[in-house]
Amino acid sequence: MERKEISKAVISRLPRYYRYLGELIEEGVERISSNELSARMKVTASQIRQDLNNFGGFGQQGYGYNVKYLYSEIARILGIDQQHNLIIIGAGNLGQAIANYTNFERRGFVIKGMFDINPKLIGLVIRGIEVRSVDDLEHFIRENEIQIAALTIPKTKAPEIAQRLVNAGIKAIWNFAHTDLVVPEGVVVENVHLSESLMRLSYRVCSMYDQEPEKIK
Amino acid sequence: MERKEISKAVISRLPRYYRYLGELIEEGVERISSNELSARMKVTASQIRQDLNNFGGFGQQGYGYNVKYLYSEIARILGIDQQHNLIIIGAGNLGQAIANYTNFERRGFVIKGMFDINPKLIGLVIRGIEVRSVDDLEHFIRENEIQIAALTIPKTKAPEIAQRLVNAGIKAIWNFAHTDLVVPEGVVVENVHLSESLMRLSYRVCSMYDQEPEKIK
DNA sequence: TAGATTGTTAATCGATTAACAATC
DNA sequence: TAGATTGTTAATCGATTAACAATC
Repeated sequence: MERKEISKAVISRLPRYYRYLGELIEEGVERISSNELSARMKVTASQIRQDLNNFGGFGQQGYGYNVKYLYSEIARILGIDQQHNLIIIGAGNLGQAIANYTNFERRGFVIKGMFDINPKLIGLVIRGIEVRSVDDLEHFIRENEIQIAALTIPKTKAPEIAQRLVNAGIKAIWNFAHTDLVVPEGVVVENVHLSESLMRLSYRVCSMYDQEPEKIK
Repeated sequence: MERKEISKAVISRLPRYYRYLGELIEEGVERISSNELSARMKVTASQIRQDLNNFGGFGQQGYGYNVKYLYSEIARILGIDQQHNLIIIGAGNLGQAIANYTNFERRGFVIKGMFDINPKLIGLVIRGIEVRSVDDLEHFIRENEIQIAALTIPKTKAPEIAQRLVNAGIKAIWNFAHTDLVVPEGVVVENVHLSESLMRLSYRVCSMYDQEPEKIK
């Protein structure tokens, strides 16, 4: 696998391609051209071809792309053909929501355990996943070959836990805490900042009604 | 307010500026230069000045930016100085997580109600917010001047509910369902696709370990 | 073979960074 | 006034789109 300098913009589009290809498979579509896919996804055909060609030639001139093949290739590129062991730190509503989302498991993300500091939550079992004390964190990570930790705890606790995760050898943190984590090179942080998403939404609502009153019917 | 053609990239950075400015206020910092802020946020000072100047000159030569003033101006730009009435559709874990997150209310987002089709959940009260039947959706939106709907339901139900929301006059949908909603111009959709976020994380983990084994200690 | 559609190069567009005059 | 730092223009960089030769 010769992955070199693929831009962030390209990567962030891959999961969406993957989703549309999955839908096409469900519909029984065997092949698709960049033009047809472009019409469905509302992106340019040129972009689709450019994006895919970062990783190799998956299509065939005069034919288009084989849907199943492209689907499996994107899965491989994204690394979701492999199993990733995951833990959730913070067993509140958000942590439980993630634990209950079975689709992750279909993509190779296996939730091995949950952690909390609240004694009322420790011992709870959600979809077969036990909530443990954060005291057991390091031991559990090493014993179960955990690669990814979802961090669904308040921002005040996040930096300390992040440091412990890094020390225990975690490879990636899926960060839902409203703060920027500082981690060494080689550790991946993927942020999901819900409050920032909601503010962007707010901006777009307000700017629409400020700026272009004529556009609203 | 003369908002013209501000790029999406700029908008998506505003909430982060806002967060850092909030932290500076808490620390008692009164003024800050683009250079100091740049060091904290790990972005270029040039970008900070360019971004802010899209909305007007908030700084002062030789002085920098007044933290409190800039904070309040960004709040105004984002529209979080105003109240936004919000409902949550889908009272599962994710919907409850949002309902329980009190910080949204501090930013002007007031959760007026929750909706579900599950009879076991209807009638439940979460942080003072009642879960209602989806049958009451349209009536409730009109009676309570609801602008924003958070959609935390499975993707199969999402398009139908989105259509009802649009018909009822909603201005924005905060979409957590794993599908792209089709709405008329004038209605804002802000997507939070958790599974796509997790795939991006997966890519970054895999590419790091494929590509640059020498970088890992 | 003729038609279709990719892979890929070139052109355009937009966003980021650098530089510096304006000015507090 | 001198020093600092913005606001803004110009230069660079990167990403998207267009075009078309290669080829199935």
